[in-house]
Amino acid sequence: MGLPPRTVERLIKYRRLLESYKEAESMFIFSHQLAHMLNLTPVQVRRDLMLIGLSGNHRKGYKVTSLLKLIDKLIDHEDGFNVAVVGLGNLGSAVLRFIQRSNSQMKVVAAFDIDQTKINDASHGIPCYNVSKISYFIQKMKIDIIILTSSSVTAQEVANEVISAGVTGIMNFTSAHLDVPDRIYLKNYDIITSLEEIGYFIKNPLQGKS
Amino acid sequence: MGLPPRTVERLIKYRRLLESYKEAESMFIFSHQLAHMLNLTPVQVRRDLMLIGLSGNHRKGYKVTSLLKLIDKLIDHEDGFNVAVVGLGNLGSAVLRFIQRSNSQMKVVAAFDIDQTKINDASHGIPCYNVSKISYFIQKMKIDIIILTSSSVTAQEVANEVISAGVTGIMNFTSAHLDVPDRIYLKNYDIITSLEEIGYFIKNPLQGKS
DNA sequence: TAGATTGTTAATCGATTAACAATC
DNA sequence: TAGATTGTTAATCGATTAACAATC
Repeated sequence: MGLPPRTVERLIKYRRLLESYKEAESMFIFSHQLAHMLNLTPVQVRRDLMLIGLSGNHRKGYKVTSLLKLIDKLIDHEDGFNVAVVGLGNLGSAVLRFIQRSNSQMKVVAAFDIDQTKINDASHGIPCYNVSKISYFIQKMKIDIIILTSSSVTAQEVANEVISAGVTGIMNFTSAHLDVPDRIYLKNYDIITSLEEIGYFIKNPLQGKS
Repeated sequence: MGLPPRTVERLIKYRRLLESYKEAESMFIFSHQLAHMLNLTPVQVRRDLMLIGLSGNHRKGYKVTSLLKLIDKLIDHEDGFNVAVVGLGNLGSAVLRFIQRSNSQMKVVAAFDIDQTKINDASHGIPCYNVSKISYFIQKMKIDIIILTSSSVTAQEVANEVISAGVTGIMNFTSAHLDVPDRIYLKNYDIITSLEEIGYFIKNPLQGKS
């Protein structure tokens, strides 16, 4: 279909919000209600819903269950997504646990590290393999998305390897700039860079948001 | 001065990259070299440098030390930024350690939690206070930026409190949508939402990047 | 001078917002 | 019908890119 990235972002937010309201709230919702809850404009909401082909009722607004069903169909994958974490340090293992606790379609199926003590660590309920065997396990376990929390030094190397093994989605927590082909979806998630950005904008207010 | 957000992002990347090259590389760098290393276009680089008022040499390019000095002046705060983490769970404590290990201007000066066992935990080398006293400590310790890794349920409440205590920068790791005044710089860093976004784009390729 | 680069304006592109017709 | 809402096109805004003059 080809939805704009910002629309995809918002659809995910609509879903998260409405899932918790699903039972309690009325079955229908107006664009301005949804907009108000997420600090958006009603037009933005209507445009997004138009783009995914959902039509509302002029009297009652949009049917919540139809909206949720449609978003699920667009965003979710039938068998969920298989995720692996590379680098089982503090951050890697925290992110791993965080995903496991969430009730999303994201399944962490493996971790990788170079440290032998971590490789034997099964405390997360999933196996941790030696990163040298990453290509093999990506194919065997049909891993879709890699979360990089390894050292910045090896990040590009790991990225190259997982890409040639078939991974097309990477979430990069390292501060390394990764050079990847266009077809790969790369999300940079560098905490320090983001904090420095916040630093600039609190020093020089009146500017853009996240 | 008022730099565009994207320019600020890139300036931070230029700095990170050049800091490691500072000694080894020649003192001057061409826009196309910098661009190539970060998958940007030379024009983008030149435009950014123009915006910060750095002029280059037609023969040699830009002087690396001048560039770094200028970026430092724009991005850094004279005394660094004081950061506090709210919620010392796995994620909070991992993020805390991650920042401590980085060599940035960001100083984590305190943590906050509701759990009494964590409040006594000094294993991070910084005090952890009861979140009920957060306003007091924000003012006392001159905290500039709050990192929210607490439960989504209390996130808005905590945000309101830290904002009225004077904080103007928030990095939100929770999945809660936060409603904050315009003058507050809010960076949403919700891992699950981002993974779901990656999921959509690897299912439907040919689209936007991070 | 010829060639490579910087510096900057104009055109383009994507996303948001304004405006408003259509509908219940 | 009057009023509120949806649906959609046109205008605007911010950021990138194309184009090119100026310079060493």
